[in-house]
Amino acid sequence: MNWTDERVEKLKRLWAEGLSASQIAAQLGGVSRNAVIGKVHRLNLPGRAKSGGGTAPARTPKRPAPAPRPSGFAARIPTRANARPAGGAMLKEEGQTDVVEAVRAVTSSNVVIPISRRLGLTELTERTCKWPIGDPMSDEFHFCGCESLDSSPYCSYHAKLAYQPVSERRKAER
DNA sequence: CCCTGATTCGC
DNA sequence: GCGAATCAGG
Repeated sequence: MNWTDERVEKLKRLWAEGLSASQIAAQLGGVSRNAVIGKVHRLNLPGRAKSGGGTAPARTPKRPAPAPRPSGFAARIPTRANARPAGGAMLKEEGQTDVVEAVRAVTSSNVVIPISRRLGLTELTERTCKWPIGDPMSDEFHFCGCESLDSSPYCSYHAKLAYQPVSERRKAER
């Protein structure tokens, strides 16, 4: 992705708004958070001096001659890249009436409805609830975004809505 | 382990 | 200039 003027402007704006690099990368799309951070530095934008959470105050620039690099050989162990093309379309016709029923059943129970984080499609990670909220055609559309447990695509609340056996559902309705 | 930003350096 | 790899910290 090229850093067009518009993308750079958006980067500046979002960075100024205090969004994290990864979130900015998600909104821009096609770039990693590292790219965003690198660009921020290159633009001489003010870093996050010392915010309460997650900022490195000031590191001692140490450069201990990492390792002799024989030409043509990389002696490094790649930990893990962070790139995920997002699950793609996940909305389907899934018996909307059933969902409505389930919602009614669960909400009438003692389940606490989670507070939505109103995440955009690109901001979803592997551990955020991907339950869609609102009309996909509307700009109000977003995702639950709550913490999903045990690698489930949904949070505890929406998991109950998503995976309800008929028997369970009947029981819940009673 | 999850995340954050910071820095280095090969491209 | 770009950004992955790496580092350092919460």
